[in-house]
This record gives sequence, structure tokens and C-alpha cells, in this order.
Amino acid sequence: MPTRSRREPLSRDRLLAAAVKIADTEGVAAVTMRHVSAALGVEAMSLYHHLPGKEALLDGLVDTVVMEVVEQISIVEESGGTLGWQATLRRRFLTARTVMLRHPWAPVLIGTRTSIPPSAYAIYEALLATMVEGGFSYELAHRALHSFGSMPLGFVQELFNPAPGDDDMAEEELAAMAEMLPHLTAMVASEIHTNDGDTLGWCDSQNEFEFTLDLLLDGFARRLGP
Amino acid sequence: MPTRSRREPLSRDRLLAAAVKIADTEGVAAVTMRHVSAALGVEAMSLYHHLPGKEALLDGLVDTVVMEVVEQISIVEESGGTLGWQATLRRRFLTARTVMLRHPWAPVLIGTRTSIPPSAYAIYEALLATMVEGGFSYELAHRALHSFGSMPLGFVQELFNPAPGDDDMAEEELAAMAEMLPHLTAMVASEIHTNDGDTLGWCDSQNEFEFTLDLLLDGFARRLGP
DNA sequence: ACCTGAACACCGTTCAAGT
DNA sequence: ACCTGAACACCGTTCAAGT
Repeated sequence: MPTRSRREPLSRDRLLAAAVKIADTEGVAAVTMRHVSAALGVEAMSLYHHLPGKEALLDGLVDTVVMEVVEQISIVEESGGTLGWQATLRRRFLTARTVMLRHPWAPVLIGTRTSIPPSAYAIYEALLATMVEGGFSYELAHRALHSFGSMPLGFVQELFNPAPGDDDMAEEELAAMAEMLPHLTAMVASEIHTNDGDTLGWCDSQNEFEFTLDLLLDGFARRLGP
Repeated sequence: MPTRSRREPLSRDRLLAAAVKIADTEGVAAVTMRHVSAALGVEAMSLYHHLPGKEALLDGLVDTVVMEVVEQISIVEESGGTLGWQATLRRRFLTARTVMLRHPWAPVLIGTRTSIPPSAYAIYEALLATMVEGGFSYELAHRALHSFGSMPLGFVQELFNPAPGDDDMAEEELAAMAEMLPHLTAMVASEIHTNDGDTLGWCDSQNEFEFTLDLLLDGFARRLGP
């Protein structure tokens, strides 16, 4: 039986698919040139014939995920009918979010990129088209893009991402904290919500995402006038 | 003349101060155990007597910057008088921003942390106190903290951080882009604003920050009722 | 208690060589 | 054109040894 590398020559797409798989299963830190190449049954230096280097690999990882967002939005919009600008934006951001939930490493990696993935332009173009059609000036639409932040890609940036169960504390520590941080402890006590697993980080649940999204959408609707 | 390491023994604070200085001048990628230790005239392994490892060093870097935010806010609030909840939040976020502008590497590094810096609790506690005093329920205050995102630390998360001058394009590329992305090119054409240097990334100017901030503050004021 | 220096197991990347 | 294997310059971290 011939080896896999014999029948299937390496390609940028095969390479990135392997890298995404590694990131999904072992975490993004496991995405090294040597590890990815080993998973493909090839030498590390072979990757350089399809990508200029490590940074390009990470850029490609982000681009792959953003392309997945673009595709998912296409599917939803083709089958879902036409809506007003507000509902269209809302649906897009929530659709993007379903993709990010499949790749929880993506938000952090996206934050570290210094170049814009080509696929992201398509998303911004579509958002602008929807807003301009809905009566936005370019100036207001531009500001909206900034205000939405990372929502067009389906996530809100969490400040910190504590590992679950990382917040174990001794009794005395808790008592000291309750004294120094009374409002924080009161809030946590009054708001213990079960982490149901469908999150991208601490408290980033569906409800938080939708709350902020609607707050922003309402704000722009109001600025557009009645 | 005795060497500096002889008269000044190493300490966690001296170590972190050196690391911050390196990050400010050479970028956060230059913050390696070996490089930091060399700057202190000491062996790499000496750092392990004051920090458990590299991750703790980066955590300490973030904590140092957040402490700087806390101090700056104290200074401003002591000399600035008491305001309502809305103006207090606004002043704090804008104050925090002045600190982040001094450490442009901090936002990205903060995004990669998996533990919350101790100094951040003080910020959240103070924000909660202000909001509860202003009539917020703990539930609404909690949602507000999430909606503000990274603003309490003085920045809005930029999706991507293109290096300035990284967007050089050939004539033909520009023409092709104008055809494929008509709204995006129209927006850029109608909105060329000079990058005046006081930014934390692409388009993240003072105006964008304040616009989003006020949009959110208005939204919460409205949800609080008249 | 604090610091050293050699060593180990990893990186990304170069280079010259193979086919 | 594509892939290899050795080598280089860096990492973070271990360990045993110094003072």
C-alpha cells in the first residue's frame, strides 16, 4: 500500500485543514511547523513550499475559519428570506457565532493577527451594503463597524479567559475577598448561572452576546431616526 | 565599582519593570526569559527565584499595566470631584485609555491571558459600586460589564492590527477591489482620516472609542428609566 | 536563600542536496 | 517543482552545583 503522501500530494488546503484539526483537538499551541508536518507524514521543511512560514500558517488558520463564517452566512441567508437591516445584521452575527463555537481557539488567534484575512473583506462589504441600503451614511456605518467590534465574526472579546475550575479558593480567601470586594461577591452570589458549555469563555453565553448585540442595534436604530 | 546586581538584589518588581521596559521599546515578542535576565545582568535561571516561569512573567506584565490604570484613575478622581454614574464611568474609561496608549502591546497580551490579574478586581469592584449607587440592579450591572468589554481597561478590541503602511497596493489591485467591494472602497474614500499617531490600532482613534462608549452609556441610561 | 552553568527537549528557519 | 535531512540560532526549563 503506497503511503498517503504518495497518492495525495501536499497542498495549501490539505495543510491548513490538518492545522485546523490540530487546533480543534490539541489547542492552537500545538500548531507548530513540525507537528503539522508530522501529522501529514512529511518533513517540516516541506510546508515551506506551500506557505512562506509560521506566521502565514496562522494567518491561513484564521482565513480558513473566516471563510467558514462566510459560507455559513450564505447558507442561512439563502434559505431564510430577506429581512430589514437590523434583523439581517442580527442573524449574521448569530450565525457567525455558531462557527466560532466550533473553533474556540479562533477569537484569541484572530486578536493576535496583524494582517486582515482576505475573506474578512467580504463580510465587511456585505455589512456595509446592508446598512447603506437601510439608510446609514458611510460615516455612521463606519462607526457601527467599529462599535460592533468582533461581533461580525461571532464573538465578543473576553478580557480574560480563566480555565473552568481555575477559581478554586480557600474558605479564608473567600471571606477576605467578600470584605474587600463586596459588590463583586454580591453580584456573583446573586447571579450564579450554570456554565452550560456553549460558551467561548467566562460568562460569554448566548444571552450576554445577544444582550450587547441588541443594545447596539437599538442604539443605531435610534440614531437613524424614526 | 561593584556591579549593579551586587548592590541591588533581584526582586519581582525590578524584574517586571525591566520586562515592561523591553516590551515598550522592543515589542512584547522580545520579552523572553533570556533577554529579560540579560537586561538585568543576570542568568536566565535567576528569574525562577522570583517567578515560576514564562507565563507568570506575562501575567505579571499585564498586572503591572492594570495597576498603572488603577493608580491613574485614583489620581484623576481625587483631583476631579464627584460626578454621576454616567460621567464617572466615562472618565474612568478615558483615563484607562491614556495608560494603554503608553503600552500599545498590552491589549493583545491581555487577550491571551487565561488568568485574571488581581489588580483587575479592584476596577470591576469600583465600577459595580458606581453603577449600583446609580440605581443599577446587579443583573443589569453585570450585563453592562460584559457590554463594555475591554473599555474598563481603556481599549476597544481591534479585530486585526495591520501595521501602518502595510496596505500598499498596485493600481490594478485597487481597481479590482473597487469592483468587488464597492461599498468598502466608497467608505474608505469618503472617510480618509489621517492617522494621527494616538491610536492603538487601525482606526482606533479617540473618536471611535468615545462614540462607542457614549452609545453604550446612552443605552444603559435608557434602560434605567427616566 | 539566591544565583550559576551546563544540559535537554523543543522551536522556526537556512542551506545544500536529492528526485 | 517538490521534498529531504542535517545544521543553526534561538527558546523555556531541569538539574546539580556553587556561595
